[in-house]
Amino acid sequence: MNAPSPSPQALAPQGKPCQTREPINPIQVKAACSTCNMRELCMPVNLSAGDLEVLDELVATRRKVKRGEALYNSGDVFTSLYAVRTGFFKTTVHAEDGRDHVTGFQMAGEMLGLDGVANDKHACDAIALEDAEVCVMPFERIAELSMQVKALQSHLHKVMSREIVRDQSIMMLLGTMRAEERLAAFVVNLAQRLHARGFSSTDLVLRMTREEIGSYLGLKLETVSRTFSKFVEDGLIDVKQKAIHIKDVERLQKLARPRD
Amino acid sequence: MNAPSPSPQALAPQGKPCQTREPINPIQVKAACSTCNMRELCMPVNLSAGDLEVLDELVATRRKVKRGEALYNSGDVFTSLYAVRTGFFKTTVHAEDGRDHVTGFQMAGEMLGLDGVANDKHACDAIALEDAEVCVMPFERIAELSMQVKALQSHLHKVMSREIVRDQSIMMLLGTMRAEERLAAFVVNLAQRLHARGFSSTDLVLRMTREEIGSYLGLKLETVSRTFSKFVEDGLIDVKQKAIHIKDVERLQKLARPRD
DNA sequence: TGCCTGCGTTGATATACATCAAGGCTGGCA
DNA sequence: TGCCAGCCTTGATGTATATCAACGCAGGCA
Repeated sequence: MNAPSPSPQALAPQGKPCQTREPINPIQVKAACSTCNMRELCMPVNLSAGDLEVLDELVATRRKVKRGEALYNSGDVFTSLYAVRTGFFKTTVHAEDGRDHVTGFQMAGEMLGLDGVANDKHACDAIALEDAEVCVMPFERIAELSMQVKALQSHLHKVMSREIVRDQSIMMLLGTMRAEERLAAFVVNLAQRLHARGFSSTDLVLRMTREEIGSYLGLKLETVSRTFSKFVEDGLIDVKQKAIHIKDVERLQKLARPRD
Repeated sequence: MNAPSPSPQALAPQGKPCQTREPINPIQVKAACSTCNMRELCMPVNLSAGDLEVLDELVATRRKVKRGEALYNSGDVFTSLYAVRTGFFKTTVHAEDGRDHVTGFQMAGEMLGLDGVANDKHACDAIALEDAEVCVMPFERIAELSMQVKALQSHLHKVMSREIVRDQSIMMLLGTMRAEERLAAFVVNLAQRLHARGFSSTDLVLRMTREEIGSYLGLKLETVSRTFSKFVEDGLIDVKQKAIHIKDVERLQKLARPRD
């Protein structure tokens, strides 16, 4: 199995000037999901015009989150799912002793907040790694609409299941792969997801530090750094600070899916 | 954060003599969810009598799975979720190169199959570690009913989200904890879940091998064995093959949630 | 402009865990 | 009853990664 597969995609991106349920920074916007250019990333496909109109009700507001700020913290009351419109997030879980662990990175079109459904409280922090904007989708509204619109119900189920499948492949990565394999899988996965969003598939800019990568991959930052250096020596990639250029996709992918 | 938290609970256990959609070993049964003694483990609470009756439609059949056999395999077409009635399962994901990895152990009242929703194909194997019986719940039927019964919809969402939260804590375990901490967390978690099912909280019988434990925890079987031995030396537990007796719950829990 | 701070790199060393290997239980089956 | 195979334990050794430490670079701010 490959390492981190693409994160689950969001339910609906763009917002509409509905009421304001969100406490912080509620931004009133004009655009509706039906006209959003990220729609194919986060909405069910093949919706009827009628359904589509209904779904414009999904997004209550948009919300801006500055770099370093939390969209939500562990323990916060859960009210909404969030679709990333712009920017980049990490999610982290915490041990009682203070150690924490990065469980994922989310980019445009991906969803945040699913962890909160279980206990009506968020189970992790979602922190913006750069200035970001999200669509706020009150979960109660999603639940109501998905009792009416079958396609939405199905989409929600798939988004949640995809997250479960993604988590399983991360467990496999953490449980069985070596440092080089993990980092290769990480880079390949990031490149794929960025490519799906219209960016270069060979050049990417990391939004996170070596330490955050290490936490995500179960490695120390020094190991991440050394492994990047080794990839450079081996001619797999070029690294210039946060900028990565992939020189040999094939070998990198092979590393990420060892011995196949 | 603590290590593996209790697995998500199933949607509905016991079955009813409805039609037979399952290919293998369809067992016709009398009992309905409404009278099942595991109901509180896997059904929404506070259902009206009417709702409860509707929910008896959930379970199409029961199915017996012999020790060592698969309830489903990776790649199989997804049709149903399964609630474990009796017995014990493991789920495993596979790398292309043949390495595999245990992603979880499921006991009575817990749910299997959520991984299949994403792509209408199962993403892992579910293997019985002892003779087992499951309730078969066709997912299409769950989806239909959850458009009518709010409590069921909500319960399904929570079950899926709980699985996501559980996976996050396993990631943290695999990413940040040492061998002793992992194994302690594993034992404590198993004991808790068994206790919730009416078994002793201090005596348990492992249904899986050291190798399977190791795979789950990202360790080699020798390490699992040595770590058990160390726990015995330290007076934390007694081990007699698969039988574990917990002598010092408190210290074991402390190990599982280090430095708090 | 220049300083400071956070981040990244690299080297030396330590260590937790893996690997290799041998032998001992235990339970199923002839 | 006795044998065999799978599972488990334990020891000796190897190695990937962590840890400790020093230094360099780049960006933000005075």
